[in-house]
Amino acid sequence: MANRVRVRLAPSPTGPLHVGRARTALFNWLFARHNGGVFVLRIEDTDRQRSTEANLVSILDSLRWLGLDWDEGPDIGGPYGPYFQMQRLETYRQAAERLLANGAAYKCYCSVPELEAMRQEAKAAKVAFRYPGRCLRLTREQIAQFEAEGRRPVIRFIVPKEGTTTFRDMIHGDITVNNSELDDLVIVKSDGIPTYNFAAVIDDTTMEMTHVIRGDDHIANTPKQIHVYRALGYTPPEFGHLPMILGLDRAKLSSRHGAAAVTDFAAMGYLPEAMMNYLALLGWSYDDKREFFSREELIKYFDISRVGKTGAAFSMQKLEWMNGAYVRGLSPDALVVRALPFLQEAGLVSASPPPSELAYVRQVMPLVHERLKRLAEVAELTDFFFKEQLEYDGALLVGKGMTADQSRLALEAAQAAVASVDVFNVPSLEAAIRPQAERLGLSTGQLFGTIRVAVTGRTVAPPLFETMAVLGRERCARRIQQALTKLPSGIPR
RNA sequence: GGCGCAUUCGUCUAGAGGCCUAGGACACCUCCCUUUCAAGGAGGAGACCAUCGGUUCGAAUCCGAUAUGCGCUACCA
Repeated sequence: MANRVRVRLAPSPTGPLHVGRARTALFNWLFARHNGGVFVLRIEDTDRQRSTEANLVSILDSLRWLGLDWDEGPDIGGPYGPYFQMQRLETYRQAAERLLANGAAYKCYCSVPELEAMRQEAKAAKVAFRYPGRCLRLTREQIAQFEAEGRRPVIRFIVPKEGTTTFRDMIHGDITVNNSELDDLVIVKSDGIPTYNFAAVIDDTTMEMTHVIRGDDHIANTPKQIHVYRALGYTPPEFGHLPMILGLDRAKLSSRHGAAAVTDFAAMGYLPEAMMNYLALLGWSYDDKREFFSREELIKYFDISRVGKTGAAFSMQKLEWMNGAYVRGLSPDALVVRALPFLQEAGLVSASPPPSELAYVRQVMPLVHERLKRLAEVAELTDFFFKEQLEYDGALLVGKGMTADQSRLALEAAQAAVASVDVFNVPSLEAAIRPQAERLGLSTGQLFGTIRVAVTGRTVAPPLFETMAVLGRERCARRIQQALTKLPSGIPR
């Protein structure tokens, strides 16, 4: 490759980072890293109404969280800066002047209401609206008249009305449109700020982008932009249009589907490496078998020619499954480190836990390790290890096919075992309790179930003896004692 | 309405003319393991490859039309 690959992500800070854009970011980043190229971040902040600093910060955080890094960008600068469009206004102004000077663009004084009226007319007549070029050839007098009225002109770009425009898309192949379909687009708004289709062309050229990889909602914009490139004497980059990410209902993915911003996924306890892996599979595949890839493997194997053309529905279920697999793959220590913030968030562990508390967490975590799918679930799964007081319905102590009396006997047996066992560990607890089932005429499931409820306050929990061993003798004794008082009086259920 | 893009199990996908009576994964069902829940193991069901027509000895793969979905049609990006 003669020229070093340069690609970019150009987010607009009008909201948090959406997973669709995160996937676009990922593919650009993978393309750059795979080819030893440069990945740059440019902020398209020309939408003055909706752009905020907070959104920018959030977007950068989300990108970093995902594990992406950039070589040039708003926070680190670079040789092609500035990386905010609002700081590049002079560049756009000069380009617009050039187009005006060589007759490729013209000032248009039509007001928004006037334009809207024209659109309505076109719609009523059932014909496609094309800007009629009313301001294309204004006389000096007319211009003076408009200026006197205080009208601020926009700058419109003249697109050729004859012929066709074709470009080769890296993933769709050749795409052709009739120029007669294209409209004279406004490139500079009346406040002097350039529109997307203009600013992007100039930035991509001056920043020397070799490839523009973006969502396929931009396919229709591309021919227009190509004309702008040509009018400016620029050579367009290569284009690659990625399929969209949809919700399971095939509608655009939004918070209605549960989550759409990457911050949402982080908060729910998805691992960034799982997120990256899953996102990579949305629209790209390696072969017909393999679907787990580390960050390095993705870089190594990513090939834009293996990106599909069809919109992909985002499956929360599959993400969850994949996340669970990644969680299970964590070392015990890594799991503690990752889960701790969620335990603290839930108020189960103190903000700066002393060694003893940390040691306890380290004992608890292995018991839920393979049951965890999302880190945020850790609180729900382990709270009884940390809470002093258990809240539950005493009726749960009486299992299926049992009488309250049998439950009482079971609890008393457990109480005796807890008190008498020499060493409070799994083997001795099991040796002392398991035989009781037969003696009491209960199945082990019934016996253990009753004790489980007593000790954890729930019917679903990690294996009983391991749980008890971690809880410790005192806590178990206290909880069994309490369970005895919660037992429903008499009467089988 | 016009134009563009897309169309393989519910979902993500493999498939680049014969290897496909279409393979894998998630979800689903059954069984095994088992102390509940997970995890794991073994099976199963699930796609007439949107439809119709054409090219070809042969098509999921090539061509055309139709249908459907999505996108663009902004002084938003």
